[in-house]
Amino acid sequence: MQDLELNTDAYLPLRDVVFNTLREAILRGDLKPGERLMELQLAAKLGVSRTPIREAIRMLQQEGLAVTIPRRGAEVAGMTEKDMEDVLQIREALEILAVQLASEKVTDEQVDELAEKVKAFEEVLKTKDIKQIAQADIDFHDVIYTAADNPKLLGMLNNLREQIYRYRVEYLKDEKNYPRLIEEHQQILDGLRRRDKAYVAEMTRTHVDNQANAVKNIIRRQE
Amino acid sequence: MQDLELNTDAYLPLRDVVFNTLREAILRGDLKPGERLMELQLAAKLGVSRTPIREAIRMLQQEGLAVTIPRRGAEVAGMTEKDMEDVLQIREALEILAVQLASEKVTDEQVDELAEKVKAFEEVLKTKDIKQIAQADIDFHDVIYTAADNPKLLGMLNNLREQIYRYRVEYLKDEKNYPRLIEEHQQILDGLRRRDKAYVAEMTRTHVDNQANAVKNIIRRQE
DNA sequence: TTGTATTTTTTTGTATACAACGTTGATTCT
DNA sequence: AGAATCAACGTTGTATACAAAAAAATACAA
Repeated sequence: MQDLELNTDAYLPLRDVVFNTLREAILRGDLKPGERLMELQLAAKLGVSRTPIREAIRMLQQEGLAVTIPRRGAEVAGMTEKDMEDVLQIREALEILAVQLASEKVTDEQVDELAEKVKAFEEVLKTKDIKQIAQADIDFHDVIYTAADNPKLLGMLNNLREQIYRYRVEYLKDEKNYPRLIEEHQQILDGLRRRDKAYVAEMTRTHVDNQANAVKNIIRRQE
Repeated sequence: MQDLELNTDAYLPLRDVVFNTLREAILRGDLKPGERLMELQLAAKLGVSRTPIREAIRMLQQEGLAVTIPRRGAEVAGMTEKDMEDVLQIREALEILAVQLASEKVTDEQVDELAEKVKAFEEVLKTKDIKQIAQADIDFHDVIYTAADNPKLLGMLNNLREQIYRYRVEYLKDEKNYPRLIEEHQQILDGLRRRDKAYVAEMTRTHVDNQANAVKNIIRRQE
């Protein structure tokens, strides 16, 4: 772990600031799986008392980003290949649900917005800036989630995305995936424009499957 | 709210004891949607300090059972019909995923176990003890979740079940649903015995759909 | 009476104190 | 040397104290 820094902009209870800070640090990889989250240490580093730290840890724990053992404290949750497979299976089911719902409810404006995101994604691929690419991909999918009009589902998909984030970044580094990614996005967009539920479901399945396989390969290579 | 009582068996941090206690109280309906969760009051009632209460509230909040507004405190989360629809859609997708996975991985022993649960469910329906009936239904589905061999999915389905629990109990009170429930359980069992993935998926869809419609009716009536 | 300022009270947010537990490493005994 | 024991330290668990904000009650003026 290195320099954590509090992001003290608007008024938020410190527990939320700490929660966000730690979550980002975990996703970014600054805090590695298995690394202990010691209250006093974190409190000193972030310049707050143990109380907000403890509450943030309880939230991270419920979010699946940390595990705590009573009387021993919390550590960053790790992920085995099996864990990741499990998450990816769930994500596939929910992504398909989201796109199906979207195909029923999407407005013309949202279709246009999605078209923009597809284009923006294509553009940003050229920059080879992984952070930006990942964000553009998130933006694309967020339009779909929003169109699905199910906030609870949106929350769950965001949570699942978090769990995968670290590995998915690796996937997005591999340029040979780019043409396929672009095509898949385009197909999903076309399907939504036609409100073709079965088609978008199938395209999304392929899209997520490809990612899932790549992520699994990456994990296997890391072990 | 009435008599909350701490369930102080094995060693668990107080935050977990409080968390369980409050969760049960919310699900049982002792704590009603919108009811404020005041730290001092709860601390006094449960005989602990504010610290474990606060941590438990953070957990409930991440679990979706409570909502907290900064500087105003937490209250029991309510559910509109739309919220419930959203949850039920997700649950359907995940139940189907679970039963499909189960159809791939279920062992003969688990099929036998499931057969037992079907029988037990049938038996317990005669007692008209709602608590027992609900538990027997949970037991049935838990065998499937376990066979699906995806702990993360199990956790999510349990959480969704929690959110629905209060209303589902009403559904289980209506005796005219019993014959259909028995038949649906039987069909899912048969499908799993044959490892017929498409069939169990379809039966589960029907099963969950029926419940979903009933629950939605109950909510509509409550409003 | 009504509306507004002011104060009082209640409640949350944060820090800190102290106790209990676990771990580690030294020390003693075999 | 190796195992067992114990002491010292570090860490978490829990309670409490104090500050700050919000809500409620009160007083006062129109």
